[in-house]
Amino acid sequence: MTETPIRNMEEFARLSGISRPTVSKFFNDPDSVRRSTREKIEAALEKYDYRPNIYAINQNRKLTKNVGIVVPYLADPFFAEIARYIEQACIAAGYRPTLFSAHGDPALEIEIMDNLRALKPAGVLMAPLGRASDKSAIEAFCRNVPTVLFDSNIEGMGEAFVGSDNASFVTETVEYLTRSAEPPCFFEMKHPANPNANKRRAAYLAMAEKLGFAPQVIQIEGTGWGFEEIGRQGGLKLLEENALPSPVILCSNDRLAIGLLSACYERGIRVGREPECALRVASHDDHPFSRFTCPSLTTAAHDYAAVSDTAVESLFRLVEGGGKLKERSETLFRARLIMRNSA
Amino acid sequence: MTETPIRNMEEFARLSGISRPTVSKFFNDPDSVRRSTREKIEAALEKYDYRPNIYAINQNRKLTKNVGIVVPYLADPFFAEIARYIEQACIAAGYRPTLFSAHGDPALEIEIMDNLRALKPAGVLMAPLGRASDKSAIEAFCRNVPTVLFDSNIEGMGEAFVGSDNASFVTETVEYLTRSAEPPCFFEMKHPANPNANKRRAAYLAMAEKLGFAPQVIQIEGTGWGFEEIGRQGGLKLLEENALPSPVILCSNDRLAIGLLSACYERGIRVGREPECALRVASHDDHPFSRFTCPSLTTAAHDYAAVSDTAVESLFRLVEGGGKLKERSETLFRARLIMRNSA
DNA sequence: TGAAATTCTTTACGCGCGTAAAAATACTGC
DNA sequence: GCAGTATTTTTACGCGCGTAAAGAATTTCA
Repeated sequence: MTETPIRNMEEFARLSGISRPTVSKFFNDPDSVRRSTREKIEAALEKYDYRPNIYAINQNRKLTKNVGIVVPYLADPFFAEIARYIEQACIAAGYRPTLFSAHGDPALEIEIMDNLRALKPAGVLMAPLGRASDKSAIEAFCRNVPTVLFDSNIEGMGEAFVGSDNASFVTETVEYLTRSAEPPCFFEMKHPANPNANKRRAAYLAMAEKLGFAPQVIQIEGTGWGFEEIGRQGGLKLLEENALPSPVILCSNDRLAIGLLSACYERGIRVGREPECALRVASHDDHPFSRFTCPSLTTAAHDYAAVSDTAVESLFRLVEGGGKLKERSETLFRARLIMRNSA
Repeated sequence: MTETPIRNMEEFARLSGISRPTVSKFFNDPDSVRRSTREKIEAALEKYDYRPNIYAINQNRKLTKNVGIVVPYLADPFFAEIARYIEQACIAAGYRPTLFSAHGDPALEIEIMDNLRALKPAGVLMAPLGRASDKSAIEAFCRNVPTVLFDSNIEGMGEAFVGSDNASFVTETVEYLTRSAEPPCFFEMKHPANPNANKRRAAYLAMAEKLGFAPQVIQIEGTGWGFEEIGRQGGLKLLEENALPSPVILCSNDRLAIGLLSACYERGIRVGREPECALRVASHDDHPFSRFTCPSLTTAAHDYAAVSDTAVESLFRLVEGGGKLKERSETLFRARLIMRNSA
């Protein structure tokens, strides 16, 4: 690795003894050149440390190798984790992922799409904010940029959706709670940020019907993405008013449950499976922190890896197919029950 | 907003009735053209929706408007939060931030620096992994790219460092614990990932000397960035062996404390200020989840906003000064004690 | 109103690379 | 050693924009 700063491909080509167009061909696909030339170039690469100018490349290719990853709220470790999986899958496929977070703000989500358009990405993997998203902005974006939605579905938008089967989450937990204790009530936000919440409520109601118990839905106030605080405040209020219809509570998601558990703790109410416990709490998502709550949280887990891998695969099929699929597909992965101590 | 896709600046210039070089000038600084021409261009902008090709721009400018933000571990909401602050500050200053996470992996950190070099950013804000970082790689990087380190300092690298005054964190907590209860022992990882941990230990030892108590440092096993799990395992082991030298525990950071609290809960050991509690636990960082632990965590808070704003300011001063400062500066912000229920 | 100072237009080149076409060269199997 | 094929070289253009220089137009202000 000599300390010779190389200006451009022309210069590098000369130093490696290969013509520039061939070197260009090499960088687009090392296997597209003869073995002997590839080796010459690779030898020069060892020696001189050169990388093609990414801006010149992207300007001239019709399609960049960029992939946008958009999540609604990166301060939620769930999204940080899934973004990590997706990032790795993109890199492995030879693409350059760039991560964006809307930070819970619809205006920022629109701005991200604007910036993304300028990046001319080969494709975008997007978990939209959901209820707060500007649907028409997303629709317009998806018409221009090959997009696969994940985690949170918006009917008809994007070329595909990959996420978790919300119904299966609720089926698992309700079934388990009913079997091991008694039918749960359902604890959720009155105006959930995310459409998954609605599917979960619907699944809860369906399970009540199927198992023959009277459903009890508790809808707490609060807006935004500070779910823990919302769950906590809602929990404190319920406990204060003694308004819990059942000692078994199923939270719509783990972050609400984390807040609820902290409220219970503060009020001195024990949660868990033991006889001396007044409440049982279960939830959905298998949030990275759910194993460290007090008590540890019984929950239904996403298949992070399957969702990420499938979303990325779908995107690359889409990209290689020219950006359009014959038909919008929806892929859902089932939940896995994680039994811990809270229920 | 007519549906006329505009190909390039030439075309847009013609449609707006202004010459291309002037339009170019406008996009570089709207105030550099006469008011009347600016208004013409802005009117055309309303009508035709055009944005200069970012790749062509970056290819031709010596300096891009890109800013890299590198954090060691994005699944830690602390870094997600600070990244959010920094992002906003960059956007406000007219730059284009891009977020990268090393995900706790030194190899990835190096790869990020490689990619960052290709992006030719105006500057980089970097919170290095710390102990695991390849120091020489970072040093080489900092020589080529104007870099401001934040959160985690590496002696002499980057043009400036902005972070928190670790000593003040420990001073605050030790002082408080000693005053309200008794001198704490110090709970940390034997091989901490981050150099801040060493500063905190040193400050603890100094405080012990100053206040005249015998320091007790507990160093638990475990490597990597899964601090909660490490804290939990360490806590379980300590409790099992009854090896706690003091009923007052000061954790090096909140994530360890979260793990420790979960261990205590699991073992039925009450933590808090009330007389019936066997332990008190305090910590440092004011992690976003620390208010939802059971009990809520008494901790010392970073001044997120000050750290982010100052880091960004430093970077822009650096960039505008041509990428070099006369002298490497270190700016530290004091901690603020957050009293909650755990101690 | 006129001259000086601004600002704009015109023209032209360069950035680093993708890519096409034709010619030259290197391999392959027989 | 040959024809036939695969690969490389040579040459050349284009991508969209930054930017420099010279002259034309506009504004400013005495």
